[in-house]
This record gives sequence, structure tokens and C-alpha cells, in this order.
Amino acid sequence: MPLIAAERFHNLPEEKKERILTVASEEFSQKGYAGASINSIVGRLGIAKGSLFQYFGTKDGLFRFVFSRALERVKDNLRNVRDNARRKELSSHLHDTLLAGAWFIRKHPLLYRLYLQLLTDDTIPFRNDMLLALRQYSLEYIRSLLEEARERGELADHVDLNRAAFMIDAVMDRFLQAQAVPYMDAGLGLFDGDMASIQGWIKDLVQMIQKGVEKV
Amino acid sequence: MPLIAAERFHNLPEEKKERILTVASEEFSQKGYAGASINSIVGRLGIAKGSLFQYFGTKDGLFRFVFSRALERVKDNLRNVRDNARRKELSSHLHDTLLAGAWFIRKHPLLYRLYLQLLTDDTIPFRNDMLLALRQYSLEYIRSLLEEARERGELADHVDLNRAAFMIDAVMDRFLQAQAVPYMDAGLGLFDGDMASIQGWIKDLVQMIQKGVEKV
Amino acid sequence: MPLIAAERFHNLPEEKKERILTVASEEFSQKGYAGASINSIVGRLGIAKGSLFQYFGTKDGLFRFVFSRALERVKDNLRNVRDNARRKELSSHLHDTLLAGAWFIRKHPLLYRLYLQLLTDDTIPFRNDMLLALRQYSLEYIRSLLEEARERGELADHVDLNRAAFMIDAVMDRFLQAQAVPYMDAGLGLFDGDMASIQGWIKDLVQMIQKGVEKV
Amino acid sequence: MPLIAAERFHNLPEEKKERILTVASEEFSQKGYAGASINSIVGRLGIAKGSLFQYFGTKDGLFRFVFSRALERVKDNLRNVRDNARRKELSSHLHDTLLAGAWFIRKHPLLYRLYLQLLTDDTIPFRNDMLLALRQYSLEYIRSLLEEARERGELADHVDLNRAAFMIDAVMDRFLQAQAVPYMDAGLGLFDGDMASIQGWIKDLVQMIQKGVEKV
DNA sequence: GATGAATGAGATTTCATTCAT
DNA sequence: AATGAATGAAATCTCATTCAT
Repeated sequence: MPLIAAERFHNLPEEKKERILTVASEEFSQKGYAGASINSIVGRLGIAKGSLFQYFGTKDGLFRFVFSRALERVKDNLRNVRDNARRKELSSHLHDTLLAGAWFIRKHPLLYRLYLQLLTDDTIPFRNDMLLALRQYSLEYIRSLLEEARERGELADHVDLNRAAFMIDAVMDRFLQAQAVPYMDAGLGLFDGDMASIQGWIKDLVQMIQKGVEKV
Repeated sequence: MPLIAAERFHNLPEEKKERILTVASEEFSQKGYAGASINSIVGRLGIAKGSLFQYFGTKDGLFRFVFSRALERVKDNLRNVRDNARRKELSSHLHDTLLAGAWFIRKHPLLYRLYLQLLTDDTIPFRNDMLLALRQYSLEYIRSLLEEARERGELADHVDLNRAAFMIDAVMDRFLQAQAVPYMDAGLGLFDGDMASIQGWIKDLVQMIQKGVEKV
Repeated sequence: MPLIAAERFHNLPEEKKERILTVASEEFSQKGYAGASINSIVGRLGIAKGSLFQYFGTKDGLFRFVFSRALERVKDNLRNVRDNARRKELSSHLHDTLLAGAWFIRKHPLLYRLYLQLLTDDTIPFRNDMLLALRQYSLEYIRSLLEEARERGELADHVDLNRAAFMIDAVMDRFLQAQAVPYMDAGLGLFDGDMASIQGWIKDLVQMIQKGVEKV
Repeated sequence: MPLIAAERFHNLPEEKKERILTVASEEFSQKGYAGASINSIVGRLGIAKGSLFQYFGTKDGLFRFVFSRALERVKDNLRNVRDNARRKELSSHLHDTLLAGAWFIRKHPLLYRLYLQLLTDDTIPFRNDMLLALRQYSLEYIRSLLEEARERGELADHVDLNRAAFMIDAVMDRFLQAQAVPYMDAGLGLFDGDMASIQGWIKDLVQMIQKGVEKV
């Protein structure tokens, strides 16, 4: 999913570009694709309606650009984790990943919600392309962590890596959802605000994988 | 979240009511709340626009009614599972639940997507109420299964029930998502179409819980 | 070119329908298809913008309806001429036709200009269909007059009917254009306002055909 | 209708000027004045929008320039015919004229369509001026041919020159329209593609004039 | 109780034009 | 002399909602 066009946009001063994308992100992630309003965006930005259309051509174009950029940020974030944490054991890797994810979502809660939008809205153009790109990246990242763990002897042969990746992805994703979506833990008090309990979650998760996922 | 309004609606013949709610469900779950169009709904139904507004008052009213009814169906479905499967062991319960969930989603894929809509769309009226109701019901249902399992001695003391419920909920929900949302397994081939592999997933899941989730 | 849809429109009171079509005709014939403005039309009519779109769906739909109706009127007009003037000689027929045409254009100058619009505007939807329908009708009508004239012995064998029809059509059409388009006679004073000179034109035209058009 | 503005334009290299006017001609003649888009023109040209406005000031200015230039070309074309064909008889003159016209339209079909645009579009600025200039030139040209013919004794006294000019103009114009506008002969097969039949048409036309147009 | 005509605000998008660089 | 970013009015069209019949 390459960055689509928006030539005009690239010539703008960095600061202005940033402001535009932030406001657009907010709009899309709060109201969904259909609910988002170009009028509202330009109103908040204080720029002319025509300008936004010169930058991105269509509402679709704007959305795709915003989402592509969000995806790039996620990838950068994960790449960062890997670069800074080579040769550690699995639980440490996962810990860093989850921590990075949680930190990212706290910092860019809207980008995460953009992803959630994609899951259900059939009217979003190129939805399938975007979603597939994202899912593949996520699962492959986790699977690569598991493969390294196996090479280090952390995971027994009976552990099915694909299944394990799926489960880790599911739990971590739900964990992260709980940071971005209110009521996701339905008031059970599972998460305290300060991230202190992440250690416990990670430990559980790795134990689960190591002991509980058998090959088919 | 009580059912409001819709007095006029209830007097309609059952068949007509069914058709209206089905079409409205389709519209909302495919296009999201904002993207859904009353015009499109009455167009597909072949009834007058005024009628729909007499039944439900507003677009909000229609959405709330549709969603409430969907929630009722989910509850009925789960109640059914419990009634038909008392006194079994945990893995059997979870198995039945997951099977029922998968069956339900195959039969009513749109209702499930209505739930996904809720997760992100801030513009949906009473979103928080609806979401909270749903999450609570889901987590409490699983927690009650776990409590029964502990009473039967299936779960050691060191297992934290809330955490376990959360993880089960996460994995099951992601599993179900993969039935309703294309590309959710990103082509890893985790699921075959005929549900046959559910047994394996459940076994893994219970093992994980029994061995891997420690009290904080 | 059948009348396209516009179901909603047909239920309106006759008087209102008339007013709408008149105003729309004016707009299109004065400004062309692209230049015509829905805003301007509803502004002049004093009705809501949404109403016009409920009647005709799109700008295209409105244009096609207006044009189709204009074509029907032209056909009715010519049918009328034929019905009232059977068994006469050619010059009398042509005279009646031209008179009817001139009368029609004086009464509905805008409809005639709608036809002229078609000639050049590639962006008008279904332009070719509409134009072909109109041209065929016109040429066939004149040709049928010539065939009858030949049967009555008014036209010698050497007269090529297709060529003659084309020439008559050309001159009559240009004659009629001069009624609708200012400056068409470039100030040569060929036409006095009161139609009195039509007799002379017709006489010339028939003489031309009878004496001057040879078979290829 | 003097050429206004365009000082900056004249300093451009000949090749560039040509390209700009060609593209502008295409746009106007295909879409009409209102439908034509400056955006589309500069897009096709690959030049900056601001440049076009520096050359011609406004859309009106561009159109007037394009049209004036087209008119000059038509005049040049006819002047050429006269210069190369002095002292011939009427039918020969008309033949050359028609041939030149047909050749011109085949080579510059868009310029001809520009003229047709003028006939109906009230929103074109200075429409009347332009149209009058064109019509006068055409009718006067033909009339001058007829006057020369009379001096040579080709036309009897009873032939009304204005009427004759009008008829010739009408038939020739329609004949030329059939080259530029599809369906103008409505499938009657009156014209073969290679211009070979022009001889026949001219012969008919002159005969018609000589025998059939009487003074009022 | 059902209808569907009427509404006007608001949606996305295109337009000709200006002007600082 | 050329550029293209900025503009805001106006374009077409859709929307949820009202209400008289």
C-alpha cells in the first residue's frame, strides 16, 4: 500500500502538513469514514475547502493518505523495538513490543482507532487492501519473534507457531484495545492506568504459549 | 438500555417487522451508522419513508432498536448454550460456547458487525451505554463459567479468574472476528471452513488458562 | 427515445408540472446544458432544491425529460399538419409545414434552441441518441411528403428524393433558425416579422426541387 | 471585434502559442463555453494556471481570442479560394468554395463547432458581436459571387440575389454540418466519404438558383 | 396507519481567479 | 515570466425529518 500521490501536499511547510494530518486523523477516527466531514476539517483548520481538495483530490485520497501514514508510524515503532532489543528472550521481546504498543496508543490513540474503523466499514475505499497489509505485518512480526525464540530453544517443538502467533496477536490486540476504547474491560478493573501491571500480563502470555499451544 | 418507542411498530404483522429489521441491520452493519441511509432502507423495503419515522422516530431510534434486538439474540443464544449444557467440564462449556458463537455469526454475520461498529464510532448515540452492556454481559458470562469450573476443581487457586476471563474473551472474540471479517487471519490458513478444528483451539485455550494464568 | 422515469414528477398537479418544465426549458435553452444551473432553476421556481432531485434524480434526468417532451410536441405539431392537410399538392404541404414550424418556434422558441444545443455539446448525455431520433424524424417526414407528391405526378422521375429532402430540410431549418437566432440573416432584411413572405419562399423552394435536383 | 489583450502571449515561441490555442479550441468546441474548464486546459497543456491568466486575463478573453483566430482562418481560406479562382463561372466558384469549406472542416473540425456553439449559448460573452461578424462575412461572400455571376450574365434578372445567397448559404452550411456533426444525414447515405459527389451537389444547387429563385 | 411531497441544511467537489514568490 | 498555493462561491446531489392528505 504505497503512499498515493498528494503531490501538491508535499510542498507545504512541515508544520502545516502536520497540523492538517492531525486534524484529519481526529476527524476520521472519531466519526468514522462516512461520518467524517470535510467541512468540519477545514473549519477546524481555518483553511479553504478548495485547498484540501487540491492537496488530496478526494475524501478517499485524504483518508488513504492519513491511514498510510499511520501505518508507517506503526511500522517505525515496531522496527525501533526490534533494533533496540535484539538477542533478548521471548518474554522480553513481547514485553517491549506490548510496552511500545501501549505507549504508541497512548500517544496516538486516534491512529489505533483508524484501524478499528477499517474492520467493519465496507464503504471505505480500498478497505481490504489496507486491512490485509496491516494484519500481515502484525502477524508476521510476531511470528518472526517466535521463530527466533525457537532457535534459542525457548519454545518446544510441540508449539505450533502460527497458532501461537494468532493467540498472542489476539490477546495483545485486545489489551491494546482496552487502552483506546473505553469500557473494553467492562469495569472489571483489569488495567491500572500506569502500565505497571504489564509485566504480569506478559509473563502469563509467554507461559501460556510455552506450555499450552500444541501442534495440530 | 431499555427499548424506547416503537409503539406503532409492534402492531405490525410479524413478517413485516422481521423484514424491516433485517434490512436495517444489513444497512447499518455494512455502512456504519453515519454511512447508513434511511433512503436506502426504505428503498429496499419498498415502504414509505414516513412510515419508518412513525415506527422509530429518528435514525437513532431505529439504530438503538436494531442493536438492542441483536443483543437480545446473543443473550438468547448463550442462555441456550448454558441450559443445554449444565454440569459439563470447562473445556466442554467453552467448546459449546465457541461453537454457538461461530454458528451465530455464520447465521447473523451482520449483528456481529454491528458490535464492531460500536467500538469506534463516537457519533453513534448512546454508544457507551450499548458497549458497556455488551462487554459486561460477555465477560460476566465467561467468568461465571470459570467460577463453576473452580467449584468443580478444574482450576487451581493460582489462576486469576478476571485475567483468565479477559484472555478467553480476547482469543474467542478474535477467533469469531476471523469468521466475520475477511483477511483477519491474513492468509495464514489458521481456520478451515468447516469448523472441524474448533476442538483443537479449545483444548489449547483451556490448557493455557489452567497452566499459564497466575494470580497477581 | 422513450420518456425516462420521473415517476415522482407525474403525480404533481398539472399546473405545477407545466411551470417547472417551462422554467427548466428556459434555463437549458438559454445557457446550454453545462451552463444551466439547478440552483437558478429552483430559485426562479421558488421550490426546494431537493424537490427537483426527487422528481428527476439528476441534472441529466431533467434535461432528458425536458428534451423528450419537446420532441413529442414537435411530432404532435407535424402530425397535426398532416392530418389537417391530406390530398393537397406539395407546395401546399410544405407551406403548411413551414408555417406550422414557424408558428411553433415563435410559440416555443426555447425548444428549438434545445435542439441547436444538441448539435455541438459533446458533454450532453445521450446526445447522439437524441439527435439521431430527431434528424430521422425530420428527414423521413419530408421524404414522405415528396413520395406522395411523386405519386400525384408532381415530381418528375429525374428528381432524387433523398437529395431533395435534404435540401428542403436544410433551407427550411435555416429559415426557422432565423426566427429563433438573432442575426441569422445578418441584417439582410430577408424576413419581415409577420410571416407574410412565407408564400414566396415556399414557391421558390418547390420550383427549385421540381426543376433543379437531378438523380445521381 | 478587435483582438484585445494577450500582450504577454504574443512573446511566446510560435510552437507554444500554437499548442495552447489548439488545446483551448478542443476544449471549447467539445464542451461548450460553460462546460469548458481552465483546469482541464492547463492540465492537458502541462503549464501553470497562472500563466494562462496572464496571457488572456479571463476565460472570456481566452475564448474570444480563440474564436477570433478561428474566424481569421476561415477568412484566409475563402480569400485563398477567390484569389485562385477569379473569372470562373458561378458553379465553378461555388464548387471551389464548398470544396474549400469541406476541406477546412475536415482539417479544423473544432473551429467549425465553435461557430455552432455560438448559435445557442446566451452566456457566451460578446456572442452577438461574434455571430454577426461571421454571418455577415459568409452571406456577403456568397452575395459577391452572385453579383459577379450576374455581371457575366449567368443569372437572369428575375433571380433575387439576397434570397439566392440565403439558400445557397443554408444548403452549403448544412452540407458542411454533415461533415462535422455525426448523424446529420440520419443514415440516409447522402454523402460518401471521399468528397467525390460534391460535383453533383453543386450542379443541383446552381440549377436551382438559376431556375427557381424569383424576385419578390 | 400509511403515504410520499416538501424541505433546506449539509455533503463532496470543481471552478475561475488572484497574487506572493 | 512563470509558477502553483490559496481562495470561496457555486456546482450537483443526498440527507434525515416533517406533515398534510
